[in-house]
Amino acid sequence: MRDPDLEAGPVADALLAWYDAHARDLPWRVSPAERALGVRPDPYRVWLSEVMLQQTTVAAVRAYFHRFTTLWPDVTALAAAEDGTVMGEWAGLGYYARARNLLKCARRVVSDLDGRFPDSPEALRLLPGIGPYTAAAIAAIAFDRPETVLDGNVERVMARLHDIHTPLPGAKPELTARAATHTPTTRPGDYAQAVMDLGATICTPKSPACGICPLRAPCRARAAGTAAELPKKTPKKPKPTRRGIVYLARRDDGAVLLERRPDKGLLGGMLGWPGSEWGETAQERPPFAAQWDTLAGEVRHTFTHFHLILTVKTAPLPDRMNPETGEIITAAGFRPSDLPTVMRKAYDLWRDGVA
DNA sequence: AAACCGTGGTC
DNA sequence: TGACCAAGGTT
Repeated sequence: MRDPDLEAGPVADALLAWYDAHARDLPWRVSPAERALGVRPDPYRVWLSEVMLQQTTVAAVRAYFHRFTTLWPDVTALAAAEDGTVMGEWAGLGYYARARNLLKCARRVVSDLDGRFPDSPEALRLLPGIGPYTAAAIAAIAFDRPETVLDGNVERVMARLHDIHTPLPGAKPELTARAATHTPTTRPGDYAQAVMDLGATICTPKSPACGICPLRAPCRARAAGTAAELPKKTPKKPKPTRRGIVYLARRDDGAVLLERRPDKGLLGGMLGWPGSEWGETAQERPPFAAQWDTLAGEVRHTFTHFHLILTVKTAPLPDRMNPETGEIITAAGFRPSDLPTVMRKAYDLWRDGVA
């Protein structure tokens, strides 16, 4: 840490100057120009965007952020929403524990904190769904506190800036220390967003645009020619393939049989079609006795840690029945967009077969 | 600490 | 076309 080019000042200064000219225009963001005029971001919108952005691309988040802030403009409104409504609005975005924790967090902020988000990372960290990264990000971006954020972008930028070849996740402590060295005490919120913007637009995972990078002068990996191969990562385990069956029962009036999945585990809290367990081989488990037709084709879907091949079976839903599993949703109450993607794929396979 | 937890875009 | 990747958190 003796190299003057790598001390806090030069790197932060270069990044902030670049950010003033090239900051992305994002719906939850206060632009550097507005910030200079004293405009402060709404902590609710910062928190909501940060949770949505966990392991998720900006492109995917935009529409969801707009829907959520339109339906629920502040944390009090969100805290008062029904669980099923929020889960339905989150459908398709993935990592559904985020949505469950989002609601828990909103309700705790309203009931315990008078509707105001804390400004310290320590206090933020105590709330559901807020880990080390998100706590630092909210403190820095919403409250302009000099906290160091470490996300995938910052890891990549720091690994390259300092030419660190230690593989992730082991390199995290080292990268955190490096990142902290550069965090400025002035404009820390803009700085945090600047590093992440750099990682998202210039210092990208593949073929980084080193030629136009504001950090090209001090960057050690660029000098060494190793930028494109950093950061190193420990290889991932191969994904096994599992199989299962889902049962789509529909009445002539359009009502369907769905079930609310338990809060714990995969797709927890979401609606889904009744079906078998997912394992080596699919076991029949129809929700009621009937002549089940097997649809041509199958649903293929990949989750975080396994591939899934789903067989889709259909039958008419009897007019009067009290199913032991699931609940009958009327045509008016059924929105395919409430379904997680794998379940919507099964619905689409059936609908395409009918059309 | 390692496993679990979604999805869509990209090359 | 399949593996990698994205503003990670929880258990």
